[in-house]
Amino acid sequence: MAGTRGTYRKTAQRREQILEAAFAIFAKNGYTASSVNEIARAVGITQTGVLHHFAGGKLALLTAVLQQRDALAEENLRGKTGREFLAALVEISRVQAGQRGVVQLYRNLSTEAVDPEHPAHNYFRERLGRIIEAVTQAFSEVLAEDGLKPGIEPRAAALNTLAMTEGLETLWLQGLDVDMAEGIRWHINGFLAKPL
Amino acid sequence: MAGTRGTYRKTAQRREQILEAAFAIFAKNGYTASSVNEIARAVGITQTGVLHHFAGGKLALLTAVLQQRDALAEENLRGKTGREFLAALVEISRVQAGQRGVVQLYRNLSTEAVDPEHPAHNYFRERLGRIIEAVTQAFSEVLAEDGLKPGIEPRAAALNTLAMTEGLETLWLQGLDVDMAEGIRWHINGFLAKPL
DNA sequence: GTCTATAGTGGGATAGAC
DNA sequence: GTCTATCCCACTATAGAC
Repeated sequence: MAGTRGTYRKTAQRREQILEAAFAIFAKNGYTASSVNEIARAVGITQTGVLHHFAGGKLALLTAVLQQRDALAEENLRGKTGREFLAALVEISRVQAGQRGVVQLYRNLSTEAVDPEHPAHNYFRERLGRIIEAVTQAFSEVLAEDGLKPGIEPRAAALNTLAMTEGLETLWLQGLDVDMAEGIRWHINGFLAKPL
Repeated sequence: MAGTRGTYRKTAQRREQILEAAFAIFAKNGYTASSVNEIARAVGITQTGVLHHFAGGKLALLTAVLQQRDALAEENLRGKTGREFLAALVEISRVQAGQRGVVQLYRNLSTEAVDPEHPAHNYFRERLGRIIEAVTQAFSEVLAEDGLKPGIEPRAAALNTLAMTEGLETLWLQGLDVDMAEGIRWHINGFLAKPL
């Protein structure tokens, strides 16, 4: 098997280390204000050492970090529908409360990426689109089972829920003592006939 | 009177121009990723020309921009209490929907400023504290008139309202077609015995 | 008041030695 | 695989001419 011993193994490990460090640094300062050198020092090698492992330069590092994290996150939602999906959203928030770095990474990058020139602009556009789709579908499924309060429209409920999620994250990141998961659960329950 | 003619007048005008440009550039790219040179070019002078007017360097520019904007914003809320204050919040959102730059400036800067090392960290900490205080007080005043739905706690309502405000701004900035003002009004009405 | 010139720092990237 | 050396660029800031 490749990547399990000798030279291959060492490379794979280094890439892991670098990704971890890159994640931490990007999370702290965003993409633009972070330097490859900073990441390199965190790993204990030089700038050129890092670039050796990521041929595409700094941008390749960013892409790799994002892909790795997203694969992890979407895993938790796969296969879930309706109320189960909504409950999973609450759980994701609960987990995130223990991972300030992850939240900060996405906040920093998605903020920078509002600029259409930003290398990750399309990535975040598409990501948000997918999320809205998925949450809307979940509310639709609940609606189909008569599980929504009267007059609630799935897409509106989805946008509302996402807004509340983003907003609670913002306040929490700024040091306020808010319970993100409970806040979201409470908010979702405002749309459901029977609370989660 | 000082600042009305001759050399003084020219200086004052230049400072205005520079502040305007600085605001636009900071709004687009945040503080760190913006350069004095970029601002200078927007005004049509050189980098050193700008620094001549703002002795404290780039940081003095940032401070000046923030102070100017905040004075303007807090003006709209002065003297208002209770339901009138909450209604003013909705109105501010309505105005902001026409000023993408302002919203983006605060989003960019407050995101960067989560880092305790950031020059504007304390500024944003204190600003958020003041806002929470003010909104909580407004809900308290409504409570005192029996204007809240049963079981609603003023501070919780305030935090919730702010979260929704931030969240709607986030989605709106990312290009989604959401009506921030109506969203906030709808949300506040969820707490009030009699809707706004 | 604004300029040119320049110092000093730090960024990303490449070539080539070991 | 990782290094040193080097290139080129952009940034902030200062000194001093006009």
